[in-house]
Amino acid sequence: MTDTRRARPATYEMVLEHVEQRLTSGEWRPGDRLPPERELAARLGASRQAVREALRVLQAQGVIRSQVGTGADSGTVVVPAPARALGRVLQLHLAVDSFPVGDVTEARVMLERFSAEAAAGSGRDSASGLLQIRAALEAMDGDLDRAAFGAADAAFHVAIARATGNRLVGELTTAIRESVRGTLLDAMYGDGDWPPLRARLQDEHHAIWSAIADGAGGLAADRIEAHIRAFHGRLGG
Amino acid sequence: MTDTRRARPATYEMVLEHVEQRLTSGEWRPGDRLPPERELAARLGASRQAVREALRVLQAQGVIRSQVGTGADSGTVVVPAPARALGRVLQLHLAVDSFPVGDVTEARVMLERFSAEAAAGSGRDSASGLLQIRAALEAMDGDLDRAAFGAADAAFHVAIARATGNRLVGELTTAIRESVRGTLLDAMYGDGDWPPLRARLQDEHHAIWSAIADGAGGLAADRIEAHIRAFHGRLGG
DNA sequence: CGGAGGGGTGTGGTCCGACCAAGGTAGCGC
DNA sequence: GCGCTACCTTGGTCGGACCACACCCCTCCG
Repeated sequence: MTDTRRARPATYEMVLEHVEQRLTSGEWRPGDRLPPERELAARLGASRQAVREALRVLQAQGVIRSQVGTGADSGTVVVPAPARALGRVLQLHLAVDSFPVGDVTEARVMLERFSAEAAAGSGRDSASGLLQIRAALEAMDGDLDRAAFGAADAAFHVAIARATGNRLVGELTTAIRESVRGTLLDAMYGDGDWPPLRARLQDEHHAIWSAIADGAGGLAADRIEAHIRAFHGRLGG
Repeated sequence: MTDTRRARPATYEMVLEHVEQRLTSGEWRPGDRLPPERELAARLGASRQAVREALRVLQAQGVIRSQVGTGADSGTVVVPAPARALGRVLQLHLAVDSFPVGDVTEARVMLERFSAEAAAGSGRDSASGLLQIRAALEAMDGDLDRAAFGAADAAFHVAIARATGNRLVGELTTAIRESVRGTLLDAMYGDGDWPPLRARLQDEHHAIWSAIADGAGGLAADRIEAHIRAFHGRLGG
């Protein structure tokens, strides 16, 4: 009895730690396959259930993806998907009153002001980023219904965030937007005449785009802030 | 065989959805106790293992906390802890190259500029917030060792974020800071003479504080940005 | 010789039943 | 009346089994 049971740190946590260690050390990289659950369990001296709980946690954190079968994509694979994971966490805590909706509005303003300014200042460094913003903008024109417009709207804002070249900010923007979808956006699309509202939103988006395209960072930031506040304002205040 | 197996959506996901529904609807609020695993399993017609996996996910998302026993705090309780959960997700994805360290620096700058500006502008609205910043600042003086100083340093920055009154921003700040602890901060504390570096950091912190206390939002933001960049700069280049 | 069918195999998904450990409680005996 | 001991509840863990699915390979028939 050398040790083995002194302040025992939960078996599944041991597994988790082991896997995270492999991920952090770079031994297992995105695209790699983890060992089968059974093998991992045997190797670590844990039950399969403990392994499964650990893997489930990593899955919830958007680091791995599991799939049955024998093929190339089968098994448990390292597949980073931060935005989904972050979005779910934020959404849950929003539901559970960890913070109010108004905080989310402010956070969005902060993030998207930053993004707009950075995108406007990026110049030729990220021509492709600017092109994607424009593509998203054009996809939003026409007489889309609320659902389709909502998706295109999200794509537009995310494209701006991505154009900053800062992936973390892009993920955070996506996540925060995801967290309030359904709570806010869907509700907001629900009242009033649709075509006029859509037209107004389209105008705002075009105005934001032109400021970014002109390299007018401050103006773009101000416009996107006004856009967001108007959007959230109908409900919160 | 009316249905039961048509595009079957994973048992544990069904449990997850059920619990999230209760959380979102407000039926289960922070502080409440969830039913025992066995009862939940029976009620949902799922196995205990499936229930456990779902609860494990929620635990990883920082929404619940489990504990054995019969007492008041025992069982599975709704206990929101967003920062820890967010921090772990970010940390993992940083390790797995979802985004580079430089992105984290930029995100920190964005968040903390926002926080500093907001804290400076808050005025008497949040006198207690300002007091807490000051308390954190004073706790940082003296000849602390690297570890103690690191903790106090974190407390100072988090206090500023909290003073904004925006809990979400506070959580995000804590999370981002948490994600780079160990990777960056510890490494950075490791080289060079300690007392001089500490003195310089103390000076910077005092300068930030005085700007906030004076209500000079822009100045505070600039100072905290310089502070962060200097801090991260030693490693990233 | 070639293609279609079928069985074998590997993988995650699920369930059952059991036991352990920790913490509280109630009841029993001194 | 007090202390101690059984017992109960609850999460934690384990082993074994079976299912569903996807792929692989081998065989058999045209």
